[in-house]
Parts: sequence; structure tokens; C-alpha cells
Amino acid sequence: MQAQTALAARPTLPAVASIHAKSWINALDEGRDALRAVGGVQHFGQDQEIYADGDAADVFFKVVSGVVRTCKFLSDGRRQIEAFHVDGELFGLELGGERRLSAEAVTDCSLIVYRRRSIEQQAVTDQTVSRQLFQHAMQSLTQAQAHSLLLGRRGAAERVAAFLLDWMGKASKGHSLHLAMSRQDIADYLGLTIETVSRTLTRLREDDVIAVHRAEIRVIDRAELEARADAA
Amino acid sequence: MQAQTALAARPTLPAVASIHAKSWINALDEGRDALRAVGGVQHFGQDQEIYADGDAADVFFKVVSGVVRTCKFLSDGRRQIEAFHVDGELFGLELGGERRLSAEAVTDCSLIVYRRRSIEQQAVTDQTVSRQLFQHAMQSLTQAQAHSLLLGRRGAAERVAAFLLDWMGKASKGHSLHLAMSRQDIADYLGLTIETVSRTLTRLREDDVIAVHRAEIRVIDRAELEARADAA
DNA sequence: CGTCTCTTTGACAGCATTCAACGTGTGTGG
DNA sequence: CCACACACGTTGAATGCTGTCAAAGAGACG
Repeated sequence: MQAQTALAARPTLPAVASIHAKSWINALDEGRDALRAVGGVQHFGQDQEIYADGDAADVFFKVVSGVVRTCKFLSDGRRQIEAFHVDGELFGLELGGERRLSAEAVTDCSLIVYRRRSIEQQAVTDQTVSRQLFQHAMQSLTQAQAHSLLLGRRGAAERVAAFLLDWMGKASKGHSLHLAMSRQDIADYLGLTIETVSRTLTRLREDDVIAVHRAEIRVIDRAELEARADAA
Repeated sequence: MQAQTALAARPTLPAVASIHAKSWINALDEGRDALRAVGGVQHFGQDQEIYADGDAADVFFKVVSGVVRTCKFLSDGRRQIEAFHVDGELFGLELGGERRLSAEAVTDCSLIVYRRRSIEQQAVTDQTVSRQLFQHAMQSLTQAQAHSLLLGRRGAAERVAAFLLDWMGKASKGHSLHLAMSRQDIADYLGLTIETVSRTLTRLREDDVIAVHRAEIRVIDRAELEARADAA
């Protein structure tokens, strides 16, 4: 069970700037301004808590820039990261009134804040909105199921390879990728320890599948990486 | 990697009986008949395939009786069961046109079949329907996240204990429960092997936490079971 | 009563974790 | 500018949990 660095105090209610909606909301918008009732934009510093398990879930967020992790803590300190959220992705939407996960800023980040009541009211009259929310829920579900498969039935090498490919899809420039998160974050996402992640990356480097320098990774042999992501 | 008994041939298009909607649909209905455009009821025998990964996702289902498992197969035969669905639960709703999981009958079961196009059309005019679909998606998401936590960060004893408690919630009569599924199913749901599941149950029996006789289980010490479900 | 399948139990191996030590990069202060 | 401390990452050795292989019990069925 690995310790996880406890996070800094809650954010000192960040500045809420009114925004020029058009540019921000296009991912949740099918072209029209389906989500005008936004509360504004908030900024969070690295490792700052966005919300905690048990908080009231009266708002949800869209990532404008930076990376966010959503996670669950066990009583003994173990942590499971459910997902990393990047540019354009929604997170923090709940069915009940209470958060079931915590959310923290992996890097400095800017988020649009949506007031849940406002959006729910809009959804009543605007089919576009309710459709967007449904699609978001279903996409999250698909991703959570893929995550379960990874955690339940794959070895360390497969998990790390799959993670690199997944992250390449989210945040790559060509064959190079920047790991915004720490090894500990990766370990807690993959259900491994930091040492196993490190060893696995070393193995991939030794086998000339990737090149590693701190958080910078270059994929040398993508085919091999893909092979290792679902090998026996 | 455990072998999974390949399933019988595809269902020979089961009898589609028109139904008296009122009694069946109440879980997806908020009291009114929000989902009238049902295709009917289908019956499946034990271990029969309901749909396969890659199939066209033009319908979805609600369990009337029996138990259904949704799962994913890896190329080498490993299987991950995503969820068991019981009486009243929806499954098989997809965002894209293709199935991402397979579904199979754990026991003989009866399912209501909903035609996706019909429901989508209803959702356009009836807020109740789109709301139901959203709620279903969010509930599935919550459960999938809980599953990820289980698979990523818990030992065998915790997984089995958590499973028993979960199943007690779904299908218990007092302190007795009937495991509708095989040990192999449990193993594939928990990301363990059949042997580890068996040994863990034996340990719980030896410690007088439960009594086991084949598929029948009686919980003797629920507090202890709960303690083992999230111990270190 | 024999066969078949499912489950349990045992012995052993293997992979990931744990514990520990050693880099490596960054920031701070002398 | 260098020395030191600190956080993060890597590497090594040993332990332990779970998987693998194997065989024996236990019902179900003919």
C-alpha cells in the first residue's frame, strides 16, 4: 500500500471570470450555445483539490487547459485513480447530491464551471443539452469498462503499454508524449506500485520500444507497444 | 488464463410475445408508460448468448427474470465480466452502433427487448424517457467505477467479501443467498482465478463468517464480512 | 454404478509488492 | 558557483500473494 501525498488545503475560492462562451463550450455544444448558464472559469494550481468525496455535487466542470485526475481513497491510504481528464472533457457530473470521487489538479489547470441546476433546467427545454449529458455519461461508462478490463485481466507490461497508447491518443505530438502526471499517479491509475511502473518502463526502454527521459517519452516502435498492450 | 466454455449457437430468434406493458416497465417508467415501443419479450436458456461483441446494437434489454452477465473476451481466452444484471435492470444500451461487450444468460431468463430507434424517437418528445436513459447511464457508470476500485486496489479476500455483500443486496432473502453464477463467473468478475475464489470462500467458512453449500451461502457474521471487504 | 462437470484442496512457481538503497534533478543558501 | 537538502525516480533483493498445474471430492445424470 503506497502512501499518497496528502493534498494542499482546499482552493481559496478561485476567481470566477465571466467568459465569452462561444469558444469554450463547443465540445458540449453541437454548434449552438446549448450551455449558456455557466458559472465561469476557475483556475487550480498543481495538486490542488477541486472537490472531495462526499462534497455536495452542485456543479460540474469542463477542462479548458491542464489535466485533472478523479480518484477514490481507501481508508488505509490506497488510492485508485479513475481517470485523467484533459482539454475539452467533462467531469464531476453526478446523479446523486454527493460526490463519489475526489478530483484534483494534476497540473495547473483552467476549468469551466457548470451549475447543475441551471443545466438541468436547460435540459428540460433543450433536447441538445440532455443529449449531450447522456452522451457524456455513456462515453465515461465505456471508458470505465475498458479500465476494468485493464485492471482485472492484464499484467503490468500490458497495463503500462495500454496506458502509454491511451495517453498518446489524448496528449501526443507525433511520436513524442509528455506525461503530465507523476509515476505515482500512473501507478494508482493502473493499480500497480510506482516501482513496478518504473521497472516496466525501463524494460520498454531496454527493448528499444520507447525512449524515456523524465516525463518525456518518445515512442520508437509503436507496433511493438501495441503488441505488448494485449499480449498473453 | 482460464478457458471459458464457448457458448451455444446464437439464439434461434426467440418467441416475441407482445406484453402487457404496465407491469414490466415500471423501473424505466416514472409511473406513466414512457416506453411503449417495446419489441416484446425474449427468453434465453442458461449460457445462451444474448449478443456478442461487435454485433449491431439496435436493441437493448431489461431483465424480467433470471440473471445476465455482460463481459469482454481477450484474444487469449481471458474473460472479464463487467456486471451481473438481475430483475429490473437495463443492459445493452450503447452509444455507437456496435456492441462493445458480449451478453450471456447466466441462468434461464426473460428479457424485455427495446428497439433503440423507437426509444430514441420517444426521447425526443418525452423528457421522461431521456431522463431515464441518462439515469441508467450514470448508475452504470457509478457501478463500473466501484468495480474498477475493487479490481485495482483490493486483495482477493476483499474482492470476494465485497462481491458477497453486493450480491446480497441484489438477490438475498434474509441472510441466505443463492449464487446464480458459477465460481468461474465469480472469478472472471473479480479478476481472480477459480481456485483463489474457492480458497477464499473456504477461508471465510473456516472462520465462521459464512456457511457454504454449493451455490447456497448463509452469512453468519455480516459485520466481519463487511470488515473484510475493506480491510488493509 | 460409471461418467461428467464443477468445486475443492495441495504443492509449487511466478509476478508484483515490499523494503531498502542509490541516482538525478531542482531549489535554496552560503 | 558550489554544497546541501529534498522530492522524485530507478534499481536491487527478498517476501508473499495469486496463478498454475495436478489430483481428489461431490453432485447430477444416465
